[in-house]
Amino acid sequence: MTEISLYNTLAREKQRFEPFDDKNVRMYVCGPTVYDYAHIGNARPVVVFDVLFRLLRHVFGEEHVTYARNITDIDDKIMDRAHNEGVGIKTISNRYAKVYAEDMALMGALSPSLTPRATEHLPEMIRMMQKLIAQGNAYEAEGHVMFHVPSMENYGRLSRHSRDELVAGARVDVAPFKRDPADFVLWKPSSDDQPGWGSPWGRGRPGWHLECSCMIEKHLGETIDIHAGGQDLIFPHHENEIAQSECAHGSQFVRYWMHNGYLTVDGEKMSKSLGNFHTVHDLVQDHPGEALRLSLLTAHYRQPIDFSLDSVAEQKRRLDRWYRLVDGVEVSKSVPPSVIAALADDLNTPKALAALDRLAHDKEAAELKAGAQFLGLLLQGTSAWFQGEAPEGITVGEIEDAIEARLAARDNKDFAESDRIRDRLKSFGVILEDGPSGTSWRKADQE
RNA sequence: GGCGCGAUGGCGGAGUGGCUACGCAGCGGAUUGCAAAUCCGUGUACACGAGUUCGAUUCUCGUUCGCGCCUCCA
Repeated sequence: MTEISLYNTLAREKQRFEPFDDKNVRMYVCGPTVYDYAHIGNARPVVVFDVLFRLLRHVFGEEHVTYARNITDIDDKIMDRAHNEGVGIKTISNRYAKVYAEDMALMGALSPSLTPRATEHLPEMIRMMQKLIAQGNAYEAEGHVMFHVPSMENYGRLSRHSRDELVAGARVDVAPFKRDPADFVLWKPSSDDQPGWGSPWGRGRPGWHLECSCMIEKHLGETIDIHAGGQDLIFPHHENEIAQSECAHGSQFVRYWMHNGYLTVDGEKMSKSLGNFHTVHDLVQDHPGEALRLSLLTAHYRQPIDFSLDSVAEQKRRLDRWYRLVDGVEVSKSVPPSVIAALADDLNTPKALAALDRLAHDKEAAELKAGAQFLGLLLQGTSAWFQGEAPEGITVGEIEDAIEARLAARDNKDFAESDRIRDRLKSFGVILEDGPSGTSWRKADQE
């Protein structure tokens, strides 16, 4: 069996991956809060951990891997949006959850095995809070339920923050009802006009750390193999998940923690005011999902990555070359070992891509196709990739007629006419290529 | 202040104690009516300073610069 090694944030080192039960490998990735379109940075963990999902299924068998990615459908940002639009939170969360699923599919991500929603797990959350209160790990205060951080001996293991350091920082919000400045919210009260659920502590709603602990407990169990997300989630989100789950269960929560690096755009943090804010929804209008996916895989997942439209265009050209090579080729039955080996080494996607380039260079088209498809690439037919739908202002029939007319002109050595036709097609964004088997056309690249 | 990450050729980006990464772009050539595509060829790269070593881009220490997190955030 292929040996997988993964960098475990908890240990701060690469470790051999040994699942708790190799017939039931369990992974969980923190999913979106559905209050708006996902941006390209949100897509990074989706794509890189999709590659992990594929690798685990390859090594352990599809039926032995369960991947859960949640939908956070209760949150103050969703409430704000719903309030502004004068609709219920379900309208907002359903709308953006649907778009999210569509956009991530266009990015080539497989659907997770499970996509649990926070609002469907209120009973589990209440039960976990009751247990934590009974054990002295949590307490009620003014309609809130707070987790009491000093009640957990080794709080801060993942982020390597000590409680003292946290308290020393002036940015800790010290609400008067907190017993300790580091305590965090499990449950907070809702006013009459806010969404809320009944609980032993009054009508309210959950804090955002609790849902992940409860959904994991319900769908994957008390101990799971892999929990992943963006680096920014290490603290406080994942730290607090550990606190909740390990105190509630008295057992190890997660065996391997994985965190992807941040994404910048044109060297700067993405922001609407800088004009470098890219939603996936917008990007997939103008760029092939595979080129977007590939550009996210060019860097190792733990490294920071700088996203730009130039890099998307560059990866589009790389895919062009591969697509030309695999035209009409039947995919190999087995995934190239060089690709698997690279991915098994802590998801080294740049190395896997180099292996694909090697196969392309060696004209191993069937192998290239198998390796690329394993990574969620080269999934279309070659003509669909290059032509897609006809460009604006011209039909496929007209393009084909023009190609015929140009061939006739060339046969007559009327190159002026031939070039005129080619230039005219070019003005519609249609590029001609004269190959040994005749003339073919493709759409010009963006920009 | 605390915790952590990084600095590789024009650009992107792996990796290694001594041996070509790879891709994109560029340049030269083949091919082509001309192009495009393709093929061949083409790069005194590893922030700086010490140290360890027969040998360091790779290990150690320091310096400089950049970045992330420290209860909204993938």
